[in-house]
Amino acid sequence: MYKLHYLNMSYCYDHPRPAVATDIVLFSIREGRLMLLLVKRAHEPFAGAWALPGGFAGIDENLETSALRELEEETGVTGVYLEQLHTSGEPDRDPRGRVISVAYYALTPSDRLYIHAASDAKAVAWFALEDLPPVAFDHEKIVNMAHRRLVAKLDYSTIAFQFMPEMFTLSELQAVYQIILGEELDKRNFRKGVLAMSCLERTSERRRNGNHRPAQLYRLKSPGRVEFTK
Amino acid sequence: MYKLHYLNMSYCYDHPRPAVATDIVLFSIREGRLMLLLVKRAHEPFAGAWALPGGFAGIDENLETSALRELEEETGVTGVYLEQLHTSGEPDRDPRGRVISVAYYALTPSDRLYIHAASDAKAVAWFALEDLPPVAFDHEKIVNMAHRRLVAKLDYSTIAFQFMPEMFTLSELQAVYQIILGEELDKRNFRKGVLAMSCLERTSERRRNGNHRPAQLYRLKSPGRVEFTK
DNA sequence: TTGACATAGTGTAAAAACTACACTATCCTA
DNA sequence: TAGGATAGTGTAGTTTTTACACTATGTCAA
Repeated sequence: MYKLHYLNMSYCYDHPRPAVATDIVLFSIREGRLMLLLVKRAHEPFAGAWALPGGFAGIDENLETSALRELEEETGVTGVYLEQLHTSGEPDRDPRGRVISVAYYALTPSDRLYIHAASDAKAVAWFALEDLPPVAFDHEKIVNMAHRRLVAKLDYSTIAFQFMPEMFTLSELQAVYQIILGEELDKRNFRKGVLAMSCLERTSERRRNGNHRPAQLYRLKSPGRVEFTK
Repeated sequence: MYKLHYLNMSYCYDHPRPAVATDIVLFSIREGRLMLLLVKRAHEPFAGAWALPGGFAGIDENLETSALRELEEETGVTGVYLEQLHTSGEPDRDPRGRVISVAYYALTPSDRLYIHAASDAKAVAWFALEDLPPVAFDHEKIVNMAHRRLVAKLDYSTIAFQFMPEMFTLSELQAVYQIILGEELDKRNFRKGVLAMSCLERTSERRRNGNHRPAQLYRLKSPGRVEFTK
């Protein structure tokens, strides 16, 4: 009983319960590469190792809310597009004991990021997907799953638009597709395709940068909304 | 302290923890319809109501294992194709308190079912998807999600083959597709399509039933394996 | 001011995929 | 052995996808 009070183990159940956590794979396009955000773990286990942002879900907290909260607390990032990915429950995936992790993946335009290292993370950094450091727990598996899902959704949804700032050119959009797919796309076919989805609208503005003709700027008709295209 | 011992509340933590459960949407094709298996709840909450088979995950139990175990315990069904669907964590989805449910969906051929009502379910029954009774918790949402996923996967994977017995005719396979999609398919185009996937192999046997020409029997080259076709 | 440069922006023809469609084959039964 | 019932098969038209190259329009520097 002493130990119980000492450690404040005051939440008791008639069956053992796993802890429930969320992890977030936040993708963005930076420096012409698909990158994701990792935090350096401040505490054991895996102290000092890079890991996905995330943490334990509050008892009255929606899982999605928990994921967004952890992301903001650890990295300062808000306003991302979020989608549930997979729940990992291997009994030995966390050395502290049974932890069920509900993984989410998130997308954000690179212009909306104001990262700061917060209380329970020593550092936050972006890593290119193809150049990740060793990561804690089973986070590599989760990252791979998130990447596969992203590539798959590129094909039948407008998910890639979530990487774009409010206004963007078709060339910029094409570059994003090319980076994610890792292959060149035909300019005319690409434009035909995305305009046929009819979820873009031309703005009256143009982007001038470099010694060449400025490009028409487009915006999403429904920002934040990801539509199916097949 | 008295209460604690009386109820055997001997698993104590320094933060409150949700309970973690699995739910399974088991589909099969029966009587020419897409059906799913429900169990009648023996206990509160929702005692007497129909619900998805499922239950709390053991503390050292893989989530998938837990889903399969619950399915077998409650319905006697084994050997199904299982895939994770979605994790529901709305704080108020279960009146008993916070319960996180990891939902799976499963497919099985109708010839492999030996159902029995087991310890913690008063009854087990198949219901046509389009004629479900009211179901407990948020199970209707889960069922709808499972159905959407099934229909979507029909289009880019060989998932429907998991409804088939070891050997089957192309007409039988076509009937399964038609039932799930709710529309007629062209016989010649259908055959062209599935044979082009090249995951079927002709057996030397034929099925004779009815006063007509017997049909060639096929089998899966890799039973249990679901492949992507796009 | 003007010419070189760099990216924006545009259409068409060939190939491939998909769709619609109807008759012959083979076995069973009476 | 004839009628009934499902099995099994090919082709032409349509749509979708792919491959491909030049003109337009701005900036910048001479």
